[in-house]
Amino acid sequence: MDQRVASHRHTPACMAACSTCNLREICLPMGLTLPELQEIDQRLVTCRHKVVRGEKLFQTGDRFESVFAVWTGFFKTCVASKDGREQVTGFQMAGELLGLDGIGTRRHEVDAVALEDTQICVIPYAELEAMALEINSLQQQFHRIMSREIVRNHGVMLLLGSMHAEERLAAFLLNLTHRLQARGFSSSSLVLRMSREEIGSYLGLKLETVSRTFSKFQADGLLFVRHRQIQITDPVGLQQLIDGNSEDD
Amino acid sequence: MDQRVASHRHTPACMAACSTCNLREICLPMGLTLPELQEIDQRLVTCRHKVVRGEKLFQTGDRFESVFAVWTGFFKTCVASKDGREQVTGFQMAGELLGLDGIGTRRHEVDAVALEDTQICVIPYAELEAMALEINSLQQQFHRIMSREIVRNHGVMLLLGSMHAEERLAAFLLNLTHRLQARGFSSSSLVLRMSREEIGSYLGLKLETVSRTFSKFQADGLLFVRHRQIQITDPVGLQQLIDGNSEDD
DNA sequence: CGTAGATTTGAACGTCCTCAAGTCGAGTGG
DNA sequence: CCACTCGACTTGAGGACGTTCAAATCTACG
Repeated sequence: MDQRVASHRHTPACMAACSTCNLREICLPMGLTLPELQEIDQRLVTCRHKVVRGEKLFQTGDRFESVFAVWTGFFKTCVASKDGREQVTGFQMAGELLGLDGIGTRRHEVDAVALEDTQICVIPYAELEAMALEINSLQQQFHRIMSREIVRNHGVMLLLGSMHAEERLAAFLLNLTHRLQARGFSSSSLVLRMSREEIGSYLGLKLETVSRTFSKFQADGLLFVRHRQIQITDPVGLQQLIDGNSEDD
Repeated sequence: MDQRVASHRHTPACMAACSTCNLREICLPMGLTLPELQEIDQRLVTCRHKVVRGEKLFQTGDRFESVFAVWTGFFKTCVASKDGREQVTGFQMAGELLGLDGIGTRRHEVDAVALEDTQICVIPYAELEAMALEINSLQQQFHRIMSREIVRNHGVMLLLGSMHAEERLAAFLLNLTHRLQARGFSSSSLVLRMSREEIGSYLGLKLETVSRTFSKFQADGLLFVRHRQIQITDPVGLQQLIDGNSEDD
């Protein structure tokens, strides 16, 4: 079927440079020295692409050749089963990697879709492996990123396997705000880049349930919601929803 | 709290050797040459430990120093939330790695519990990183393993997020038989090493639901179940349960 | 042979889903 | 600028699936 190579599918590339990127301390090159960063600029992360809202960066079955770092904007990744059911497996924002799923089989195993106009850095995987052999700390950081992705997935499994709708949505919102906060954004005010349906798919709920739960949170004074604009007024209350309100501790 | 170092917690070690291990083609050293295997025997995978049924190989919060390869027996891994909810995140059998969750934070982020008497190979992580810098194919194989773990987790998320009880249990059973088959066991007859409650925790169901679903599968002629002994008589029927019986295609 | 733990089964309940109608907002063209 | 349309979102009512609670059965193992 579709044999597109992701790195050729999108807008003309422009130069990228980790050494001067404001995300370098939360992205792949975290912890590298300046000379190492400059070597990465030259050999590894050389170009950026734009992916407009709604377009796929890659899709299931595409040949795997690169991983990608989100520079600006928001992505979702999803898997589909044979009978068409779809599950959103994650939302990625600036500084997070996409495409790690393809290393095992040399084919991408998820779809990566831009939720708004985005820019991504292309990291050719062959070169990444080669440089990881040379730069110790690059290898270490790459392993850390893969490991954290595994741990993150465990968290989602806990959420999907043992939490109720309200707990799931609360956990989702707090996770988003924490990641936004780490990038210098407000921890109380956010704009959702994804639809109710996409949130529901990620949380194992129907869009109506997501909508109802937002309304209930607002009625309970935890937040204000107006379409995709969220204002969290009681983050502690949200956290308590997850941890078990009061009783058993 | 508990600062136990997993590799010191268990029975006296005995020698391990990848080069003569019958699992070498499905485990970490897959694809390595004989000289490389022998170097691994000497420097990396030098000892095995026993972990008896019910004991933990490591637990959340333990310092991370090694990853482990299951040599014989079955493990489960689980995460717990603050309020005590527990989620089984996986079941590991011979040739599969445990402990990858700890690389990111240098602390284990799950509990790993032996479901029967087991033997595991200790792979000191510092040495693994060092050897991965030297042996190209070892690094590649390690990345493949991490990537496959991520993809496997996506499959679990699809299962938890969008499947009904019967579909979940069918997918679980087929996954088990496929992995057992790859290790030379029967694909139709298996003995469950985990309780109904552990299956339920993994699948996001209560133990009663798991039990009822087994009974229904038996009533429908898909399998025979007697306690933990399972005889699958209609694997195609189980697969159809997952893929969507017939209708929409 | 007795006890504890695991499993099965039943009945009532609750959460979330399904189906449906209505609201809201952005984009478009008259 | 306003009417129109489309998609996203909200809200309601009824129903389904899985849970909860309870009791009975079975097995393993000391």
